[in-house]
Amino acid sequence: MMEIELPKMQPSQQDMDLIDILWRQDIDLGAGREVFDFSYRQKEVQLQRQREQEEEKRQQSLREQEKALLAQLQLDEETGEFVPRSIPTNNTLTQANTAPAEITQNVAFTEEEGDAMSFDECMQLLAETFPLVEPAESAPPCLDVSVPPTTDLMMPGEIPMFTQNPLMPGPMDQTWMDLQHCLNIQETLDMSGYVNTAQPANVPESNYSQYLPKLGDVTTGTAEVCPPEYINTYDGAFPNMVSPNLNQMSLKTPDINKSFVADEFCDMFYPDMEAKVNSASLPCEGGNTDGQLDELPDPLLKPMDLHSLSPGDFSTGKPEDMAEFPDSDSGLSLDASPKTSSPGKSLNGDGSFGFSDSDMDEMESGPGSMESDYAEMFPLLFQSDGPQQSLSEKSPTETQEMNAKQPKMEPAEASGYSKPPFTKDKQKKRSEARLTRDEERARALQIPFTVDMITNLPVDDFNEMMSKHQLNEAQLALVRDIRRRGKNKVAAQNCRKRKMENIVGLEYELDSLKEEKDRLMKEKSDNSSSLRKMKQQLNSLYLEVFSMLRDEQGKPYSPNDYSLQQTSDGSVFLVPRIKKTLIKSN
DNA sequence: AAGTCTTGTCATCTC
DNA sequence: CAGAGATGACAAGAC
Repeated sequence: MMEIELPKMQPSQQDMDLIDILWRQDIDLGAGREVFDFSYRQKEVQLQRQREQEEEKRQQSLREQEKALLAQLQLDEETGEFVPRSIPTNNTLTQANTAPAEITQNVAFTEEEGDAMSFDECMQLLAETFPLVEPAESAPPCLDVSVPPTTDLMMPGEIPMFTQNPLMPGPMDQTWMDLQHCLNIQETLDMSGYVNTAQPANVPESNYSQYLPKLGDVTTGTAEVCPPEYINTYDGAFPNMVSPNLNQMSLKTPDINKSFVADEFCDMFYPDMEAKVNSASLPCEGGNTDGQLDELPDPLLKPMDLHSLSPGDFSTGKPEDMAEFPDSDSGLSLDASPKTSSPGKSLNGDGSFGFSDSDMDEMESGPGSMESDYAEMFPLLFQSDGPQQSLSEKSPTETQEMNAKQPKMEPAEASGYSKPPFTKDKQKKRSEARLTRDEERARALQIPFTVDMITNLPVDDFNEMMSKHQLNEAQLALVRDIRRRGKNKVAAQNCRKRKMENIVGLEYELDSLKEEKDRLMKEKSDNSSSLRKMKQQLNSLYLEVFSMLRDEQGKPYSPNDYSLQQTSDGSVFLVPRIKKTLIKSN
């Protein structure tokens, strides 16, 4: 019998220390103290223990039911399914377990009985198994309701089976719901940036949440009744269903065809598509929402932050950092070479070097230590007692002020200012290279801001930040260049995105217009046939009316001699054709 | 090795 | 008119 080892649920002091360390890291991401509070965690742990005990009781009773069930079932060696025993003599548990094939099927089960797993281990196993669901495993096992559980209740692959197994009702569903509930809570924390790494029991759940977070609204309705395999399937299937094209179509249509009825066509011809798009909660308006998908906050994985410059790092720049300087896009300017300039001689007496970015490009290609190069080129910056005292070497109060300000600024970036770049690996690599280049420049000039801040702060905040620090000409020029490049980079990305959306939108509009043309042609054809039919009806009606007319002798009028004509006031006259022609000739 | 794609950057235009 | 964003063109790097 499986005994849950409750003491394992109690994190050791070492664990809790680790958790506190993690919390201190996460607090910078904006997580509230209560989320990681020790007593709060203890309460949660106790609650979880109670839940575990209840679950354990349920599982014991379920396991007994399983045994009884297994005693009544027999493994079909061809299909691998369990079928009700047809031979009454085998209807005992011991006989069932002695069948060879069934022994192999029940290895896990019998082993579980001897080797008790703690809930922690089960959760670990659960988390390790689910993200790596094999295709065979991902096939919905619960469809085969004839297969009873052959392994322990907590074996992850079997959980979905229980949820729909009519033989295992109620309690197991509740267990699954509890599990889902826990996962949803964890997911909520993850999505909001409050990653609770403090709870050891949540470690596997965090693994879980790695593939659950994107489900969002799509799964809120299904998560409670659908096992993770299905959720995972949806998760993978949805991007296909909502293709970038569809996304972009829906984004662009209003822009491209404001006066036309492309939206109506969309409704008319692609109602399903729109439903799908809408169901994915995609932004339905162009421009402003363009970046939303790309700008989903990901406070934990922000590449820019990884390279954020800390003012405290300026003085700790190492030569090896320069050695891996990746960029060498310009030649070495001998005039600006530090080798030719006296270390103690300022390039410009007033400290206004006036180096723009292009100058920096020339300078940075020097073979030696970049920082030493800069130190020689901008000697004043590196003289602690010089008039251009570097910011990192300013008065202690100022340094403290800067250090105190830095942590405040960065969460602000994470909350909105920062626009994370593209996340593809190679793109990130390239971005990192570029970032490093600008970072190195900023570091060389001891600019007291991060590249992130320089690039992403709003104008007002940027100006305010700049006004709070005395920067020399070189620093100002570099900051301006970094900001210009960063802004332009984002602008170029947006521009290309818009261009692609325009192309996709035009293609979609072309398709819509083709379909509209087909529809109008068909309508024209229908109208022509309808008109033809009405003319025929009118003609027969005319002849019918004409045939009913009689002269004074009771003879019918000849259609050749007379015709019926209607005036503008609606009166109908019988007009002799000859007279009519005479009138016309007159 | 050549071709293509992606991305960053600059110059210029537009608002 | 200054400044920010948009965009065409080009270069560099990856594949």
